[in-house]
Amino acid sequence: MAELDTTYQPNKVEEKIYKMWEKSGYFNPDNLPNRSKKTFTILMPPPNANGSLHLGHALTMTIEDIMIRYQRMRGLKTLWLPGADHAGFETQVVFEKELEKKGTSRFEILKEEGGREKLYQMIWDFTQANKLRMEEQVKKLGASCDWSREKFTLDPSIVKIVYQTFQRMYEDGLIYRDNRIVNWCPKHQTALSDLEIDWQERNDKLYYVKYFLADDPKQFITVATTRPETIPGDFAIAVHPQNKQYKKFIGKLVTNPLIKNRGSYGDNIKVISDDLVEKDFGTGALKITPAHDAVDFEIGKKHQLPLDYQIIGWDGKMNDFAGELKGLPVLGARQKAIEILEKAGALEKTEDYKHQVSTCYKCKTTIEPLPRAQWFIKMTEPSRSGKKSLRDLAVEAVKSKKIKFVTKRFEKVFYHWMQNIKDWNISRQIVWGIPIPIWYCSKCGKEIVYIEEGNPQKCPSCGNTTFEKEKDVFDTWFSSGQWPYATLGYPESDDFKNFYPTSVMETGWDILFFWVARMIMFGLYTTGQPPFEYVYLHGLIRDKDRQKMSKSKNNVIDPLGIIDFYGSDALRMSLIVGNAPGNDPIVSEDKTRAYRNFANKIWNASRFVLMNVNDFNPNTQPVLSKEDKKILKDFEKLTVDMTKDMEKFNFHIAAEKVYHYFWHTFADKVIEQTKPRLQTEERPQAQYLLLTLLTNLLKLIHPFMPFITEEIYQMLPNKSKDLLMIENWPQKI
RNA sequence: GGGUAAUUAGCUCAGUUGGUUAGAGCGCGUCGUUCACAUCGACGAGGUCGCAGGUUCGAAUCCUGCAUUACCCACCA
Repeated sequence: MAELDTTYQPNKVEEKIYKMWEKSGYFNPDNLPNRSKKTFTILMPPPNANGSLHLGHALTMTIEDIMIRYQRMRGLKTLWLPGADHAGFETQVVFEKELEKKGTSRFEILKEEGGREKLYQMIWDFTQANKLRMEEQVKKLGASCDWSREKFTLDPSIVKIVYQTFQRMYEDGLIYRDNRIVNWCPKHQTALSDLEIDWQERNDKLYYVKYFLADDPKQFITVATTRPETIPGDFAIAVHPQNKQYKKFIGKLVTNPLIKNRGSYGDNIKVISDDLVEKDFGTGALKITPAHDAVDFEIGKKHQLPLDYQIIGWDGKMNDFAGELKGLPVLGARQKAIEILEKAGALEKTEDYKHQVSTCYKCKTTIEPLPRAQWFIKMTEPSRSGKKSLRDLAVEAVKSKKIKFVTKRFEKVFYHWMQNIKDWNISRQIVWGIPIPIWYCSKCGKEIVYIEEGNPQKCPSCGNTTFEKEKDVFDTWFSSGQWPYATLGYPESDDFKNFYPTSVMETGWDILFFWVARMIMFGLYTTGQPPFEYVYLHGLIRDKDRQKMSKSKNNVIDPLGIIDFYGSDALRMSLIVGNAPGNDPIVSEDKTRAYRNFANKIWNASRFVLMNVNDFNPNTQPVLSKEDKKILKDFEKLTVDMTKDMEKFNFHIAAEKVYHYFWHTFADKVIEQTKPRLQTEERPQAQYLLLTLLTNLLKLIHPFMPFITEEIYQMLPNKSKDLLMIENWPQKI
């Protein structure tokens, strides 16, 4: 045996070992020898191809690799399918920041000839470079995933399936286009889904504005508003039908205090009654600005008010219809509006007011609710073909335990969200994404779903042959929501037949609604089966101040830096031990150092064993003493315990147990007791004991610390497989 | 307004269905270098398990209430 370093040096080992694994082909389930028919499948949550991996990814990779390696050793046909996500809006935001640094913006590029295509290509190149780097990072973490099946959300095979789903849902009446108030980010100039807005508390003012009766300017009705700048877009004052105070005003006209000459829209506005108005808030009277508030839009629709009178532009500035406020940004317009109202004697009073304001979850710009035609998916209505609503399909699958949450509490969170779910806006006004496969007939305006190459030939409605393509792209979750069956090649491929439904969906709890819930709905709708059996949601890694790691907070820790210094195995262990599923762990370098020390302990204990078994014949089985048998019996108990923990997804407990056993039983006691015996005629017994325990400990530790265990396994005189990776998980010795 | 959790050693956290002296890492104290490992070993200090009740032979663990904290959801302008 060659001389071994007295300290373990992961840098010398990890890359070599990973290459060895890759070369073996065993990451691919088709190459695994002696498999049971049972499969175990995990789809790697595809990292966003817009940066590099952070510790959260490292946690994901570690947990999933533990499951995959464990099940592989249990003899299952294991598939771990890697991928990457184009991550539409998120990536565009990151890329726009890059452009900003260069002193330009997406709007500048879009102005150029062919700008849209150019910008798309730029972002494409950006993601491809990121994707390559991320793959290297995933490998450094030791992930035993099947690279031959890797997918990208923009792969033609994926897009094809995404389009087929769109078409199916459209024809089944679940997808529709509608003009309604959407969450508009004026900075990014796209609509966002309800999940992509962030509520922030603001200290604002509540302005009490008088609206005078048109035919009797001595009388007025007072309205409380936080947004006086939207008054030029008012088309009604609404009061609750049971509000006696205002009964006499209902049906009367009041003058708009901020605008004149709205042309055919008219300047006077009507007092109406609607039970959406709260009697006890403010003055009990609500100004109705249909184009700038979702509730107002609803009320406006009911009362046939103009819904399209927009006074704030897509850039967040007051437009030509805003009268004197024209050209001002919203906040400036608010000031100006107050001045005008005050001068006109229409401002009754001003109060301090604390409330929640919706902002863009990326840039924190205040969301401007604006009306726009968008594509939606129905969440709570049955489909035309009679399928239950997407919501009901999903809820029932969880209720009936077809899908089980490993961390029970997220099941409740899931139900709660599902109960309140609304239709999902899937259109985004950005470049980076999968185009919505819709064409509009340029003559009659009919929508045509066309999912083949090129464009439709003839309008089925009017026979016209020219069309305009929908410019919007899909919300990125529309494609990633179909990940389970799309990556497996629904509906024809063998992979789909073999590996769907998958076994475990393991991801962070922060994307329970964004991703997990949507995969459940899509999966059930499209395939009739749940996309996975278990949902395992891990926590979010926090820094010392309990803050979530993010690039904008500049508190991201690069896992590669840690790996270079302490080794991948040490990082993996430090992410697992003491971290109960679903809890948000706080990272600490101390912890990683502790498991680096453990790696070293494994190394040196193994070195001791290897140094003392040169003359041992692994084929003999010496007669063991009572004490020896007891030690083996105790070890067996460990394997049984650990197996139970692994089955229950309690990896943190299993890891701690084997850590404790290795250090404080195997190294501290067994090895120490063996030392004198190695000098006597009991040497073969001692050798047998040491080698047996070490071999089996390596197996138990392998899912957690794959590199060092594989490296040592390769030196064992009694190894029975070419790789530890495909050894059998110990049951009995 | 609704919901989900957390509260255990100086710090960061485990504690699986209630069961003997409540654990880990780091930190701290004393001692120890040839003999696998100083990225180590031996020994040790340190906790009324947030508070108050209850169930039980027995509670960190189950129930009720309270306090504090965190997060999520939500169209009161």
